[in-house]
Amino acid sequence: MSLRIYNTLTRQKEPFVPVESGKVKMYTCGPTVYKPAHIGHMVGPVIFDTVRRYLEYLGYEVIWVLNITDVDDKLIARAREENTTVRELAERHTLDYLECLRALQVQGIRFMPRATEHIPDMIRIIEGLIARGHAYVADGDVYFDVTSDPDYGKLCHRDPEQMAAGARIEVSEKKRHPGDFALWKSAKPGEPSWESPWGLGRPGWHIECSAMSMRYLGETLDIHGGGLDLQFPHHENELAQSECFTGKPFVRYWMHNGLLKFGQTKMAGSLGNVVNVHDLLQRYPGETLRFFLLSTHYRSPIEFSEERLEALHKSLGAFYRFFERYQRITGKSFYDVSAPTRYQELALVNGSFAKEIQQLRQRFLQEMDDDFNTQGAIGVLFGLLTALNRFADEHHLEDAAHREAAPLARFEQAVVVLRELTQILGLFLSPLAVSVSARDRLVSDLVQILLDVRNECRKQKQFALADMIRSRLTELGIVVEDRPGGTTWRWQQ
RNA sequence: GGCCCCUUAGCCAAGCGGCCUAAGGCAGCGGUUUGCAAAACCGCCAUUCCCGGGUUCGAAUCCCGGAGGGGCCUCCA
Repeated sequence: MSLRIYNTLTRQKEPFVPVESGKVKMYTCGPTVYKPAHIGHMVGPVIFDTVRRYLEYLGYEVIWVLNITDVDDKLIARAREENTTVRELAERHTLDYLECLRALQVQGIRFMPRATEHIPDMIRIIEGLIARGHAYVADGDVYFDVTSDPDYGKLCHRDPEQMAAGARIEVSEKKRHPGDFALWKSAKPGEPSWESPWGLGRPGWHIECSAMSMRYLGETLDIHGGGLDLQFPHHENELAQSECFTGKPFVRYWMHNGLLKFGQTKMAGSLGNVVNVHDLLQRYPGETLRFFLLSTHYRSPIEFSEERLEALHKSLGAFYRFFERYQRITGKSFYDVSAPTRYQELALVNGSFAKEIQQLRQRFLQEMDDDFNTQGAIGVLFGLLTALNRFADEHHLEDAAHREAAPLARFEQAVVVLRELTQILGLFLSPLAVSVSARDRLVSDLVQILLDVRNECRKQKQFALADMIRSRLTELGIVVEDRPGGTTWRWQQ
């Protein structure tokens, strides 16, 4: 196996080799916490969480840093509107963000630094940049001098001179070159501010990522991730100031995820076409949302639509039904199946079934190796599901009286592979939250009574009556299923 | 104006020069199973990859041109 990652810097897939063998330093840009998280904010976290899971599966130790921007123009404006402090506003939305991450099974973020907690680090870098002639002070502001960096523009293929021709860059009297960007902004009255060698002020946007990545991960990162919209100017600027400061390569692999679209255009707070994660979680399990975000290659744009979510939610049902089947067969919960979390050679009992499972696993890993092709991997998962169901059918595994021990053992081994692979994608980690309120319990008791009556009818060949009970239940969204081992029911998806 | 990217069946979506007479899912249609269903399983569902040229023994995949769509150049995941 050999992992290849598409690197924005070189625009091609490259074999993945971290700086330090066995260790991966990964930094991703988190949100500016001035509004509740929308579904577009979840794309990066879900993808990089999956990247992290796969890297760990391959045996790496992954140190993942995701920052929180808790001071900027939007936060200041918003806090004023809501008549609260920047700090309170940021805190509230950080909590919201974290809740959403949890719902989508995004785990393993080692450090989550906040910009306001790293002002001294930023000041140190700015001072260094001034000393090295890459930045200049202008009336309490400090700007990065893009003309001082011959490499400036290498990430996005931009030439400062050409950009100067573009009329959309903010014109400022203080800047020497239109492409120069603020490292430090002098404070206006009433704004949050910090002491600095250039007077009271606050940091520019890009400097925080340079400072925090350096603080937690050192001068060279293995992976730097973020949305495509951050490529320019944010990452370009981050790259320039970091390399000018350290004189070392800043990032080995730049990864950019595609943007979430709403209709034809991207979903963005500034466009007002956002769908909050919180609202969405009222209607769909976090698992469905995660599955949705993994159902397209991470570099492609993905269009949000309820129809799509609905279709995916349905397709996920095949897995849940299988887990129930597994439970019927073995008496055990799929969620308790333990599988290797690290790659190792698979030793299955010989036979065509074992061989098929082996091949499917191989294909899954190949898809993941190919720049994290999650959609390709999901396709394989469906194939695995079919193989498992077919095997259970052929060997009558649900019929306890007639099944044999050997096939059952082979089946269980294969289920371990399903567990191994699905956990790499962060799927099916825990049972879907089911309400266990007293009312729900009453519903299930009542349904059970009706099913008992219906089965009595069936015994007496009163099929019309039996069918009536079933169809009336179906109308209520309760699906009745007769099986060799007895009758079961579930909620229609 | 500059810099990127996308276009595959009714819909979503893999594919990265030969295993493609193109994965997988949703929808649809047959069949096995079932008292009838549901579920599961089996099978069908793009001779074709936006259009036109070219390179190559060979292209959905590479190059050129055209049409349509998107992102960035201002805050944005």
